[in-house]
Amino acid sequence: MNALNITVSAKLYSKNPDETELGKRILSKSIALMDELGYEHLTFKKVAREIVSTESGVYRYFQNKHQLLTYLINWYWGWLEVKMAQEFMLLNSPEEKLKRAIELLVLPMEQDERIPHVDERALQRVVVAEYPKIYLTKDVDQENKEGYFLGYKQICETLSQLALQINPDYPYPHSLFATIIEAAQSQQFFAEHLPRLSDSSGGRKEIVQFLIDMTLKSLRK
Amino acid sequence: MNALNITVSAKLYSKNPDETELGKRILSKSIALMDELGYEHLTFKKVAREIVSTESGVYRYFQNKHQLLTYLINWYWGWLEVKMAQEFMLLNSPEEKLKRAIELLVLPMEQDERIPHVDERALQRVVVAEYPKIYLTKDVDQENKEGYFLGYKQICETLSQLALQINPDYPYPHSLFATIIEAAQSQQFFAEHLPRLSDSSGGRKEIVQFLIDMTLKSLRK
DNA sequence: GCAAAAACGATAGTTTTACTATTATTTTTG
DNA sequence: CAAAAATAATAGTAAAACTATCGTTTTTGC
Repeated sequence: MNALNITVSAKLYSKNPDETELGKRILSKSIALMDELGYEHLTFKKVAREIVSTESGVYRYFQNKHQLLTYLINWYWGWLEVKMAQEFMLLNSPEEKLKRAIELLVLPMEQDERIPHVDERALQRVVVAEYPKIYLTKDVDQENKEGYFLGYKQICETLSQLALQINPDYPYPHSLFATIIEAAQSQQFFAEHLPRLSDSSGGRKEIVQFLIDMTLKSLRK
Repeated sequence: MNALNITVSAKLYSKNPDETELGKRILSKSIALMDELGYEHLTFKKVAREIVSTESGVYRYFQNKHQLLTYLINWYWGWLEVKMAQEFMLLNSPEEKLKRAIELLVLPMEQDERIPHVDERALQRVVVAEYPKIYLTKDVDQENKEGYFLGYKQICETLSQLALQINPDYPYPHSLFATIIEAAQSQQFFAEHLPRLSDSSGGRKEIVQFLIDMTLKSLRK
């Protein structure tokens, strides 16, 4: 009745964390710690303390901190994809669907009770604060081959297809949604920390309006 | 006759690197090393070896690696700002200026012979590969107060003012250009490493076209 | 031209991080 | 219930990111 499972590429863990109690504790506590300390200050030792286990316990699930972050971010994209699919069923026009997708990207979400070990709001904050770090490395090509970025690419593809329903001749659908998805994150960050790089005074609705405006205008002929 | 000086906030170094030979060697070699190894794998020890000096020599100029990267990226924005100002003098309409600005953001630039210790093309690659790392930290608010991001904010402001000349009623000029500047970097990265997140097949001209299209359409009424 | 100051080079040492390895104990499962 | 798997506990290593000290060279202000 409550089996909602987000699938993440098996290359993103040594042992699947959502199949065991310890694994779920690792996910739950790393999200909280990453949110609190940031990626740079998170260590497996600190995670181990939180889950009341040991460093080697964490290493059994994830090879390193970078893989853990990549897992979490892919989980988030997978979860958003599910959310979008659900909501799209209630909507008719591709335009409405795009608008709703942008809202889902930016607006704070409610806790999904079916997945008690993941705090989606904290995870969203982690994504906003850390997302480019998973691909801005010298290993990006190798990791790309291993499926480290499938979640991002998948959601970009879904939205591109919607865009082409509005304007089949638009030549830059992937660039557009890679840009919109990135801006959805960075504008949240800027509104809070570097307000001169945004016109939002902290309200996420203004960011949504900006992104919808940019998207729909770009798709005009 | 050839004094072109890019000013960077004094908070971004302990001792001004472009006032001494050793300082210039640090800049020159860190750009090359950062380009080659990436931020994560660069160490002051490696820089010291390259400049034929010692670790403490580097520490005398920069407190740490993060400050060094921030310096380099601010230097780049300052330099671009100068370039833009030069080129804008030859152009009349704000539209032409915006187009040229986007070209400068994306197209490879030629080496500036007046500044032999900075390889601008390598620096541009460093910016593309590393730029969000300077603000995606837990210290962002403190560092923002100290002027760590002035270069980025300045260029965003300049372009926003141009945009308002085209459409004085456009409500999101800062968000727009923060997004365009970010997309200018990330689309270069995606075109090379994650092509499903771009519609460019590696050519930078296509990225320029995409960004100009997005900008001008956004500014329509 | 020289004394004081600043910069530089050389070396050593500390703390923390990011792992790796080993082994004993507990839990799971066929 | 025996074998296998998972976990806990502990120890240890290599490198990174500094910090400190000190003698030597270079610069500079008078």
